[in-house]
Amino acid sequence: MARKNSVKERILEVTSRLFYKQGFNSTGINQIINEAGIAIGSLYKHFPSKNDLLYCYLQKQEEEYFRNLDSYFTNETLPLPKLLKLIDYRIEMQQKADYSGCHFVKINAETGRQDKRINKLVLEHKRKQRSFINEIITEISGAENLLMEKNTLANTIYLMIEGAVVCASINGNTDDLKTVKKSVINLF
Amino acid sequence: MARKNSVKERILEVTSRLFYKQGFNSTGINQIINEAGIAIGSLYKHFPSKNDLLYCYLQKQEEEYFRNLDSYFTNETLPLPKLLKLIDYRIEMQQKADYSGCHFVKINAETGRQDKRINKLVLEHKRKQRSFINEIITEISGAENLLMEKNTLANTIYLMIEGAVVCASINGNTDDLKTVKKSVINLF
DNA sequence: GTCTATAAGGAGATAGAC
DNA sequence: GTCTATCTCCTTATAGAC
Repeated sequence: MARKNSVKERILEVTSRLFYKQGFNSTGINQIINEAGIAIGSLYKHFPSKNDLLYCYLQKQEEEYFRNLDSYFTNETLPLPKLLKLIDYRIEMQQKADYSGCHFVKINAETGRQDKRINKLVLEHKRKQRSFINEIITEISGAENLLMEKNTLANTIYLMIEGAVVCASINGNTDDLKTVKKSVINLF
Repeated sequence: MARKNSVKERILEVTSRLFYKQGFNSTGINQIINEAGIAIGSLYKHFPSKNDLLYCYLQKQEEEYFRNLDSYFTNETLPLPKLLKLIDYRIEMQQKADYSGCHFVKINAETGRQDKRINKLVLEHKRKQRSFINEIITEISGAENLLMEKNTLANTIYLMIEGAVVCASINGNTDDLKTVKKSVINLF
């Protein structure tokens, strides 16, 4: 029977939307199956527990984040334009309706470091984001003109973006991400 | 009857610890009254609902944050030492057992902008933190030597700290706050 | 895959006796 | 202030019929 979306995909889509919008603890199994239009038996067949659902949700976000980022980068080759493009990517994410910050930071705020399996996914996602910036900074030539060590510069930019995304989720606008763009330009 | 702590104070202390450690949604009324050693009637006499408890918890954190910050600042008069002292304050907070990030960011991650009364407290706290840095930067003399506008510089430093605190809560260490110190020194 | 029934427990909140 | 009882509702999860 040909279908647009499999049951499993539908579950994950609805789960992603609800976990993100309402939080993990505030989202119930019943709401998920109602909005996905599936039976509770089907849900537990695909995901043995609500925690498994959380795990798969984060895996999905991880995969989507870097897939979309890749397709967002077209022809930039120089470090500064690359960095600005990365910030634009975050601005564009923020401008989507109902965007309210990084999925991983939100889950971390709710579940902390209690569940090691979840915490590992969060740590890995953040490590990758940081490496992405580090690699761009490494490509800078004429490092003798820089204000600080390359590693410090990369972390500085990473932390600014991280802070700006948190502020965006609190304030509901992209003002701080635009400040980061200005700041990064001044740092070069 | 002379007592060290009033019932209301005890409720708020236990609530603060549990909301922070476990999250708002994961903490039940019953756990609060058990750990505080009080009766459920007493709780609802002082706090008509769990949301009132959340509101008072954040008010308490707001008050404590700036009171402790004031007592942390002793004789610094120059902008750079002041900024480094501010970062040291955050490092010291992070080094406390079970510190896991900013109370307000955590609550924001859980409740979002749904409850306007709560969101207002979060916004106000963050506005104050930002103003604190802005005022320090304003005192800088010889602004013509700065890399960027004072306002951009202040926001840059604020965002770095915000990002480093989020990372501290994820990674469980103060490495990024120390990077911020290095970075701030380089910016002057 | 669907449906319904149900277990077993926890949630927030209220009322009344002492 | 204490205690216990209770209401109503929701939670995750399981089982079985179709």
